[in-house]
Amino acid sequence: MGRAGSTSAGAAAEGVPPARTRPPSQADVAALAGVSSQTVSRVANNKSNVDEETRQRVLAAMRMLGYRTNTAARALATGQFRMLGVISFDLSAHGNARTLQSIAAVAQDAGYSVNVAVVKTATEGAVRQAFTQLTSQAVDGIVLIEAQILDRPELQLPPGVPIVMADGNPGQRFPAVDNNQLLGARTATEHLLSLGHATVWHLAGPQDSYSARHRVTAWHAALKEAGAPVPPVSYGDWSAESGYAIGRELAARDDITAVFAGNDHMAIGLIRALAEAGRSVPDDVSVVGFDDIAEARYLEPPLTTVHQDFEEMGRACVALLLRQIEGGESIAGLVDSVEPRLVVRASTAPPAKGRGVRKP
Amino acid sequence: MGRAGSTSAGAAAEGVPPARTRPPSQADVAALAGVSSQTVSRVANNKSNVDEETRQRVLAAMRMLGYRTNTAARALATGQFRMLGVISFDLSAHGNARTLQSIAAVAQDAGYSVNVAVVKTATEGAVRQAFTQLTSQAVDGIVLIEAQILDRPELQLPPGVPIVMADGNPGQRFPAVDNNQLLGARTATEHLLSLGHATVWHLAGPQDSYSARHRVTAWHAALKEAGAPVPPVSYGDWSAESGYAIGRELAARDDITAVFAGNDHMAIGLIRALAEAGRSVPDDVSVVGFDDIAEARYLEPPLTTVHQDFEEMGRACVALLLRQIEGGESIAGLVDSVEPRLVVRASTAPPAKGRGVRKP
DNA sequence: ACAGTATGAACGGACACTTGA
DNA sequence: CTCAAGTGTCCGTTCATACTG
Repeated sequence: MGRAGSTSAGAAAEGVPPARTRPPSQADVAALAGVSSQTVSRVANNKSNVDEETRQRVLAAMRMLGYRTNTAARALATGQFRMLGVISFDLSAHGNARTLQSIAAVAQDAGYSVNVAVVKTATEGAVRQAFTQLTSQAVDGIVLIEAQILDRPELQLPPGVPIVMADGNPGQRFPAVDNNQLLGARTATEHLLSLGHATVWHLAGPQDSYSARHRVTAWHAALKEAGAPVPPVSYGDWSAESGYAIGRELAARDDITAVFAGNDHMAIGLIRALAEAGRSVPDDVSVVGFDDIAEARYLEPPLTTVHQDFEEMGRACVALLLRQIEGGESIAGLVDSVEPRLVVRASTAPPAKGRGVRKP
Repeated sequence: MGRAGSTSAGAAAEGVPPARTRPPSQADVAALAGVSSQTVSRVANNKSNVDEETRQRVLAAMRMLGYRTNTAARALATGQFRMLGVISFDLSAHGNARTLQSIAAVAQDAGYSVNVAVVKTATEGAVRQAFTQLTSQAVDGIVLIEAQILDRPELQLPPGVPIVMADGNPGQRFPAVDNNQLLGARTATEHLLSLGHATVWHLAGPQDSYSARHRVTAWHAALKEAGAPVPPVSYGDWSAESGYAIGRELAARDDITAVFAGNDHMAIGLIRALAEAGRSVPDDVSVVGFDDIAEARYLEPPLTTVHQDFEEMGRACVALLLRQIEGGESIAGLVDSVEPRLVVRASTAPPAKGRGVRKP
């Protein structure tokens, strides 16, 4: 028996109904089935070399006792945890939640469970702490979602743990899955230009976000290539609230006819601000969002936006992680790309005549 | 050395750059610091009985080696995992994601990490499987978010694992945290009635959802008490898409002046359908949502809705779980309530004159 | 020789004791 | 007798090896 036995003995003797009794072990199953615990282990791991009749007897014993393999003991023995860690900043951000959902689903199918660490403040210390929490030998690999802060090369992460960055700057140090922000933002910008707008303003996400920066870059490049003037960038924080605040400023200028918002939430706030200022979308101002949240097509007006495939993003992240964990591959710097696509709805239109028209 | 050493020896000898070397153990730290592993254990767990000078030496050695305690070994020895499991159906649902976020944050502060299992299909088997995955002795307790399917009493869950239901029917078997759906839905309905609407229609969430059913019940009761006629209920699936589909049907009737939607997403779809049918919100039809998503106040029109405190929900769930895990309390049947509140914005108004006016 | 089963030593850490000053 | 530090054992599984019919 040992410690556990004697510790619980007192309580158990009292006859407390939900007595926290020690869960059944392989040894218990073995005793009941009349075999060695080694045989039980083989059955639990679907190994060969077990007589079918014996296997059935063991399985029956397992069922009877409600045996579940102790993952801590297995992890200790094998050095593998069959668990993936996910570090994310904000799960109320639509994309992050969807990506996590997908990661969890795919990981489950591969026989891994998922440990989430939410980093509240985007400080280096907080991220490192999340890392420590996760890597206390408890996960086989880690996905970092939108981990802007990690761009800083001086941040040292514990070595030896496979990592994949979802929409983060991999540098040469990590593999990453990128939503091809560049293409998405370029397409959005070009869509607006092709409608005849003289230029396109940009309501960007926070400056420390990798995604936001990429979108700014692509927007800028598209404008340059088209020979359109480049207006100043406004930085929000992905929230509808920030979109609204900045929208009020933009609405005050009547030379703006097209805005590319960094995500759909900010676009919602922006459109609200424009509406309150008496400027109609898309008649006076065209707006493009990014993400294609499920509600986008039901908004007023239905939002033209860049669709992102979060399911594929999650799948790709897990795949890259497993290549490192199970395949033992070293794939630092490899970037897998998920393609976005523009979904044109009703928030974009040619500029009102006489205003902001672009010279051919 | 043993197994691990000899196993990795082959690879390490090849000089592979990121050679998977065995992580440092207490023994390694002990050797470097010139103490016994027991002393290292004491330092790692902030026990007393360690000389300050010795402690510093051990801490220095830990830093040098990058030592992190092996949670599997600790769990095996203590029988505790310091990990909470969360089972959820759909993380793209705003409320679920927010609740998970809060649970993760609070759990982290309490020194627990969070293991998420996403159940794709709401079948009993899927839930049981998620349970098995989580309870393979790997979590100390489980939070079930919106676990409608578990209402079925015949579903046997593994005993011995503390459980808390978030917005699920606890029956007498589990403790639960409830968002006080009843009060929220009643307030929403009464708000519409008090504006003078003859009655209030209801666009409900899926029938197998505990939250949805509660909201229906309260809406029904509020109508009855006010002596208002009870229109048939329409059931959606929480999505804007379903709100739109049902909204088209509702928009076809011109005797409807007020609708209470089961959540904000469905409200968005509903409003869109009404708009397409040429019916204005709130001039022709008033709409109330539920959740108060961050975008609600920026929608067109700004949405009157029932605010839910998901942060508090997460906090309460973790608190209840820890009472069972650490306090050893048996609190089956206990229900903790989180209070919602109505936020009146611009999607509700008195009915247009001559239509649907309610007799005083 | 072969199929199937038993044996004992790790894995890394925690705790009840024990020993040393 | 107090306080610091060490010893030995066990947690439940896996794996290499030895054993048996």
